[in-house]
Amino acid sequence: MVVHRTATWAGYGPGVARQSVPAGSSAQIVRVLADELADLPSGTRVASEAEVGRRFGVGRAAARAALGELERRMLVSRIQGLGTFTRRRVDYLVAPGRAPSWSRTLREAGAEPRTVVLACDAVPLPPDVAAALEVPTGTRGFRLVRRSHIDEMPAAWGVEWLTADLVPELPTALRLEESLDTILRETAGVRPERAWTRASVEPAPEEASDGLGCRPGDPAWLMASLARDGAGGRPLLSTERWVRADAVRVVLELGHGRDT
Amino acid sequence: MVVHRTATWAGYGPGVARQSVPAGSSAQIVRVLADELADLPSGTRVASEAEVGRRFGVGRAAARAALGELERRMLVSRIQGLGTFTRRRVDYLVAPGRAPSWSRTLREAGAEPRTVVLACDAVPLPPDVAAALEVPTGTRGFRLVRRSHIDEMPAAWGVEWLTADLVPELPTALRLEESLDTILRETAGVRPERAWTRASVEPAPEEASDGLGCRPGDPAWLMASLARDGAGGRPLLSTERWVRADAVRVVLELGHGRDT
DNA sequence: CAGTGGTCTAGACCACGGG
DNA sequence: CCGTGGTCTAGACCACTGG
Repeated sequence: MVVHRTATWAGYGPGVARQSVPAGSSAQIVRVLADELADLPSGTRVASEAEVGRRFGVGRAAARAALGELERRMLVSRIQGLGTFTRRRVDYLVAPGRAPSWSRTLREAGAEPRTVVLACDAVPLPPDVAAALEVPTGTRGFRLVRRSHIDEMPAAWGVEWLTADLVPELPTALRLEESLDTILRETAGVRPERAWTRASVEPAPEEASDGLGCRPGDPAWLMASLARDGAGGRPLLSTERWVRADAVRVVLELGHGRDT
Repeated sequence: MVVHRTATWAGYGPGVARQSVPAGSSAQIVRVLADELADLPSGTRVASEAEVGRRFGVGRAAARAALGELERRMLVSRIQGLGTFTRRRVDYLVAPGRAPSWSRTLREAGAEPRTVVLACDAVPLPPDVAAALEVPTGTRGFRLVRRSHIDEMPAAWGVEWLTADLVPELPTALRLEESLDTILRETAGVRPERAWTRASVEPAPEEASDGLGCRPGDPAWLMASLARDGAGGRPLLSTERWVRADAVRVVLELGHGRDT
């Protein structure tokens, strides 16, 4: 058995500070509450700051720090005037072969999706979008702004673009059917498939945090994607969406032995 | 021009609380400091809590809240006993065609990578690893624990597995060459390529936050991946690494017109 | 209205790092 | 030693929610 350890181990490597674990009482409280929360169903009310303070014999600041830490770990949501509630994160797997439908993906995960149309404007497509959709700049299309909810909580928000010829009566269609995927399949007679997706995590800018109903700076996924008709067919839909990291556990998968 | 707005817009959709933007003075301070920080080079010292308090005429709590918010937005790092410093995030693009080498990717981004070996043990491969590497359970291999730094700050930590026959003298080789990719190419004569990768963001568990030198619960990428020799050749390396989200802006790209 | 979380002050002690 | 950030108390006011 060979063991090899570098000399820099003790001091945590080259010139790096060892961040001390908070040893205060709130760290203990976090542990206790996190354990208790683990078993509760989503949406369950959690003790308030005052209750936590009384129970553990600490002031409000310490109780508040503990609950804030639970929120940072995405175990609870805190709503002013209402209280603190357990929260679950829904898994959202993004992989080359998977269908790009939000509602279907979430329903498979056992959640209740719901999408609200904030705007649906017929406009000439701007250059970057037109290029992605492979049509001339200025082609008429729809600019769609929607917010999606999971269990009635906002989870995603963003802009989607598609050419107008696909579904000329899109605003009407959206009144009858929430799923854009379904509308495209049944009205436009196409089969949307994920062509490419680009994803990362960023602190939500104000624009996004407004749409997501969260605070600016909260971690959120920024996902851009393009859907095509069938395998490599014409581009159908260009999307740029923000997804709350505390609502959805996005998992991205590249390759599967299939890629280079 | 068609405009369509849902009736639920005003109240923020179905039963959803509008989270108020913190209107206090610390929000103003955050804006001012964030603007000033934007131009500074990475590692620059930022005003301390006391200085911020004096400058803006607020108590320490408000000043501290502002600096804490900047840290949450990954604009600064705060180190006890040292101070608050600007920090940059290095871009790390993960895409089907890209090479899986950490050091090369970071050098291309203009950063100075450095990897420290924490452990390099010759062990029989456990079942799950053996299955991924497509060898019988118990095949002799190396269990490698390493931490990678960017500009001397810990950024990634995790376990890597490979069969022992590839580089029998791995501990020695690692003393001479940091890059596992280079060792595999030059000593084992193989061409490691990314076969698949799975990535998500999680609050770092204690195990990971210890290795990353951050606090438990800080957002971190969990990336598992398998490298193969050439295009679809034999499996070489199975990896599970944690990457600090405040150090690396991981961007994942699926497809490119090439996928289904 | 009472209860919740969001913000803030003033003051304190501690752990840590550097001179 | 001093200055840094990390934690905590006690108390205050505010914004928001529900009944």
